[in-house]
Amino acid sequence: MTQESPDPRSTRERILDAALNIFSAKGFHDTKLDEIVAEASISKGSIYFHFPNKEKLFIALVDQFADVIERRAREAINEEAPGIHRVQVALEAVLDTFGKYRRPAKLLLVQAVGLGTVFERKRMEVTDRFALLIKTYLDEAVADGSIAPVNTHIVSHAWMGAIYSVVIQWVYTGEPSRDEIMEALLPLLLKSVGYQD
Amino acid sequence: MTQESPDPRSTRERILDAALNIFSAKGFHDTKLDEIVAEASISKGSIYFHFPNKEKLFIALVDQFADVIERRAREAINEEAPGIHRVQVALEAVLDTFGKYRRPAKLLLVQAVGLGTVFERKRMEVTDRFALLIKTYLDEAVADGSIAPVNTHIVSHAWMGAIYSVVIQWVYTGEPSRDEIMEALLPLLLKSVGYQD
DNA sequence: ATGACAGTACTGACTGGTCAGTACTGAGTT
DNA sequence: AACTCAGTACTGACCAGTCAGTACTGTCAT
Repeated sequence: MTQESPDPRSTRERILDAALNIFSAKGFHDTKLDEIVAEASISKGSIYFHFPNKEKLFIALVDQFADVIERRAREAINEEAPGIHRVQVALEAVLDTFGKYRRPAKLLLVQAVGLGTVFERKRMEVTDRFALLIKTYLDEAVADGSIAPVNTHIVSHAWMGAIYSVVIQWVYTGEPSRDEIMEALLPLLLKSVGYQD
Repeated sequence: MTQESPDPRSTRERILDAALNIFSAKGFHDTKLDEIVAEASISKGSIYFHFPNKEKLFIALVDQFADVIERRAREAINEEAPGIHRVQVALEAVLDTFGKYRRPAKLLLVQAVGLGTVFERKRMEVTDRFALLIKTYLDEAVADGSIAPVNTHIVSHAWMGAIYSVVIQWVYTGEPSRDEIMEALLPLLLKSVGYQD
């Protein structure tokens, strides 16, 4: 009689899963690899078989989730005809994705900040990526006359910060609700570039 | 013959100064106390005479600068007659203070985030403090009819996030300039709550 | 079909560098 | 002499990373 493995998921996935749980709860430095080992029911050597080191494991999670957020936003946008309405669906997509995956959200928005020199570049890379996504569509909106010309570079960073900040608050406290956020944040953003509904 | 101290500032101040420099550049975990010792030209024992541990030293810096920012903003506001114009002077005060003290700004905005369980509460305390400051005056503006009613809780967090985000970008890259920020961010914030100039 | 070998996945006891914190000493002041 | 403050030298807990070894699977020659 062969002993079935109790968890059929691949070891790599189990590591990522456990790492996500613990990193998001305790942050990078307060997480011991031995805790991940225990949570994932694997061995320490396994981690080093699949990842070169602790830092790369963490960054793999950050990248993974940043990809998901960006993809969902782009998908939502592309399903909509060009125009200011795209802002709404993109914001909805982002909020829903953050809401569905609170742990990775916390990892991306909080735990990936302030980790010192090594992670600094990564953080800027990720924020720039999101800001640029916003900027692209703001520029589009300016070009087709939907909104008046603005400094889209600053506006995109401001929008991103506004969304970040409200979402962090939400991820930590559960308040305000998704619908309250949509109801308050969407008109706020739109009005901020002079669009009246 | 008594050896004159080459630097007349008190040891405590020297420690805080050096700690600020290094913490803001390298973050909490990548900063070694021995580096602070070298930078401040003091001894390790001195640090432990003036501060109970590394963590409290770091938090002392965070509190110190959060106090400065809040005080400057309140002072600027109180010199102005009630009304939406207060937003402008407060924003100017905050930007000028961040601009004048870039290193502590970096410490407060970036290095104090993502440090794990211990600092989590501190971070929320500080952000709530700023959000509440904004909320107070937004509520005032709503009450006296300067702006239409909005969810001031969400708006205050969104404003704070927007300011944070643009300032972080500025602190790191030096771009965009203070004046560009004022020119773009101030109308953005005002328009976001329906105020037209 | 079986033995020899190679590749892949994983294990867990062990190590070694690091660094926060401590113990102790000394100098100056009241 | 007693107290305040600063300096030096040291300790030891901690934990990321290592590595020799195990287990299993596939493949090819005889």
